[in-house]
Amino acid sequence: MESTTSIRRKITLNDIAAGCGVSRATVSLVLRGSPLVNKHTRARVEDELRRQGYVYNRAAANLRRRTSSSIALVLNELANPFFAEFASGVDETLGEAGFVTLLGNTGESVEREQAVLSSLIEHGPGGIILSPAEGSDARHVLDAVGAQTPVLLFNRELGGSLPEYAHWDRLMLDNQHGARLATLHLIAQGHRRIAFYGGHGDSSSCRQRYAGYVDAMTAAGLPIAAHWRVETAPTRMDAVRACGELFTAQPTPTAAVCYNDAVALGLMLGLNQRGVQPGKDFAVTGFDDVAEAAFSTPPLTTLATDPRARGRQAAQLLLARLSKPQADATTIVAPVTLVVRESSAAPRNS
Amino acid sequence: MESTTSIRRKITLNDIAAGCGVSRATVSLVLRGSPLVNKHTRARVEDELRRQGYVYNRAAANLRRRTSSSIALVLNELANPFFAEFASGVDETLGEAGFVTLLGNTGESVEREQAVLSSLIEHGPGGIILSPAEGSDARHVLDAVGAQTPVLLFNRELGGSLPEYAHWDRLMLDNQHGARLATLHLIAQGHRRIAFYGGHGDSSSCRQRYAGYVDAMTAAGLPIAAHWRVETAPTRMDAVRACGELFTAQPTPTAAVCYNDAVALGLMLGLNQRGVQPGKDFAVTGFDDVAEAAFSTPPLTTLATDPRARGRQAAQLLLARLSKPQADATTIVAPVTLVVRESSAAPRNS
DNA sequence: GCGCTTATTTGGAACGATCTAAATCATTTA
DNA sequence: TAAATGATTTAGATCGTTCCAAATAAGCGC
Repeated sequence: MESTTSIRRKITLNDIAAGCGVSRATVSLVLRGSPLVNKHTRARVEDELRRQGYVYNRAAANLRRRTSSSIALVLNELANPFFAEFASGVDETLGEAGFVTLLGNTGESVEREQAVLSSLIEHGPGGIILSPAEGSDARHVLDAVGAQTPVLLFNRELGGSLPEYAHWDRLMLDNQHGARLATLHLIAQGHRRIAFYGGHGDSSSCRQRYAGYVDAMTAAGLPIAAHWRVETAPTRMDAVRACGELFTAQPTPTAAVCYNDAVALGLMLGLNQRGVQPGKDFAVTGFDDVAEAAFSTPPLTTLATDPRARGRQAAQLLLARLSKPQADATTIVAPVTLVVRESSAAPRNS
Repeated sequence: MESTTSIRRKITLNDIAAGCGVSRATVSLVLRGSPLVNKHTRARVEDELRRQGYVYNRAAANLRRRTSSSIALVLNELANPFFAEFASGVDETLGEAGFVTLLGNTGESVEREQAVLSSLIEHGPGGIILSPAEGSDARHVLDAVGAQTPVLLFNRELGGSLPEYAHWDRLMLDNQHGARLATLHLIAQGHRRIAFYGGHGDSSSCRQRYAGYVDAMTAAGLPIAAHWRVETAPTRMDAVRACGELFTAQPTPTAAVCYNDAVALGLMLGLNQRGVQPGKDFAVTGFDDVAEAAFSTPPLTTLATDPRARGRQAAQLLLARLSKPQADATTIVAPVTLVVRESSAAPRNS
């Protein structure tokens, strides 16, 4: 089966110009829809563009214009549905604005984050949306991206502090308030011995959520036992494993505020394995409201964050920054709303 | 709070060259690690690179060299965990090979697919990994991407047929065989009246899975009632809604092979709502083995596809194509494996 | 038919890298 | 010491676009 397909050169402005007896500059004007060019010439050029199957070379244009038409999106865990939704929100808004998304996934590794950022920055993105890996700090990020490219931090703070760091925009979730809401809800349900389950202390979002929990407990005059704080990786798997730790000492809790939905779902599974019925014998709340939360057994009480909307918002914030590079840095704390389902019923003996 | 930060120009090869009294060409050689340049000059240049904080402009290099260092990844539904995992596999392998991923999400819309492809192609990706939207056809895709850029089709076939289309590589799942395995498993469990639940007839993967189901039923000499084929959108939500349709006529099925996990999870929910216990009164199988499948109640029998590994494989196939543009088109059908869990127990009365 | 204004078109230098072929420098060899 | 060899370095064109300033064409009043 022999193919006679010749390897066609790429069609450039010169080819079009030559093809319809006009200058390269004129074709360029047509492409950009300039009102300067004569209606008749425009038509001729447009025909020729179609005829030769021209495709615009945005890289060349960007080089000349010293602009960028891409934004880097660097996530600590793309495979997590929360971030997948976030990413699709980002891509949607960027696409509408004529930008393209450069994707980078770090898998919670600080080294990979550094490598990914250095690689992406060479492609000259107009800005970066970054959800940092656990333990990432400001100095590393700044070294990799330089001071020129605007950064929007999502979801987590960076460790360390630098003067430049203060100039970065942030979009955070209202972690502290959310955890407080969840805790207050459990208290209102009649619970008194409430644990805080899952997550790592070196993630800023986890610390904030824990703080919200402590706030609510303290305000209600409730004591907190040391073994009610169980740390796990923020995954379902590890949450299943660590379930027993809640019951190693007296007094045992009757409810737990969980770091996020993955952990909460894992905890419920672990409880089931121990013969404890979540939602009946033990109340559980999550954080994120992933799609699965509404469908688990029992359905999970959690804090809705609307990751897709956050993605759109992050993109908008960064685009705003691009159009006003000198504006003051903004920090937005997105509200979260409590969604009450059946996993957070009143305690048995009340 | 006044800032004295001056808007620094970007540092270029010329700046480095001037900064250490050497020519632009030499600096370029240093950057690319050429053995031609003298050890001593190399050191001087490298110091200067660091000192000025130089960052490589890959776009300019690509323009001159007529190469590309990016690959476009266009997905029909990024928010679906299956594709999110796939994407992270793709990104991982591309990153290792020094490529960057240009992301595009079409949300199952053919128009958006067209728009996304046209936009991405202007950034000059070296190739495209495409999981087509439902109802997308070869003509549209070809119009958008042209004949120059290699395409790797993942997961679905395109409608229509064109000579060029035959030259595209494909990575498909073994849908037909997978559905056959699931059906045979249910038959082996003692089921005789088995439905095929969910998905749309205009998706090629759905047609293939249905064919596998028919194969197995026919081979076993089992009849198929018309109302045992229920079409739904491939989402949990719609699967819940349509559940009743399985029971509108006699004889009612005792089991269902579902189009995918989302549909299967939805069906189980719908069954619960009708007082039918999935895994006890009614057997269900899924397809994909999303993370959730192992944790649902009951855990879901399904076909594991390892989306992350598929992502890596897709990236490898496309990279192979880039290095051998003239090689024959390859079609790979990735195997799927049956994972038996508790949702597919034997029928009650057997 | 001439100057004038307004519309349209255009050549050539950028943008920041790489490539080619040729220049320069350092060493040997005759 | 001159020519030859090999090791380094470099000037200048180039990739495909946009910008600028200047050229050309067209329309108009007198």
